[in-house]
Amino acid sequence: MNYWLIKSEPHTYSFEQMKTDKKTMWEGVRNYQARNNMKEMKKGDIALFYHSGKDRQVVGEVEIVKEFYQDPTTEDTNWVVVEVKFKKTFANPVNLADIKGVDSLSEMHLVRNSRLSVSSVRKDEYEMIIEMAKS
DNA sequence: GCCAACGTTGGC
DNA sequence: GCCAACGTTGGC
Repeated sequence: MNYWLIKSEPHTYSFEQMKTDKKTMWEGVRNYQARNNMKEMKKGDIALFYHSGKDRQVVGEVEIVKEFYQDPTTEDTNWVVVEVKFKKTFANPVNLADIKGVDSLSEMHLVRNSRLSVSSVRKDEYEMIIEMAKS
């Protein structure tokens, strides 16, 4: 089981919308590194859902329910999508500023490369975020 | 609104 | 194959 972090600008696709939709096709990724991460995703993996832009916080979790396939919104065979399902809204969203304040999270891709829209998360990092989301 | 970081494009 | 120019993303 692996852990991931996917980003969305709330104005484009918010976590509230994700909750309403219950399940969605994660489309529009046009970056090779992010694409490669999507190809690594397995059914049952968990992804943290992060709001970029004004929000800048991890707001909840989704589960990968369908592994990658050709992005149906483009003819370009370089790009793929996965399908994710709403899992949980955090009682306490975890701010980027708080994440940056935690030593053990300093190596997160989110911190190191803020522009990567789909990144992997280590198990210990994931567990730390979950702890921070509880209180 | 600004700018740093990163990726992509195209001229040489 | 290198690198300058440009566009985009996202934090501040």
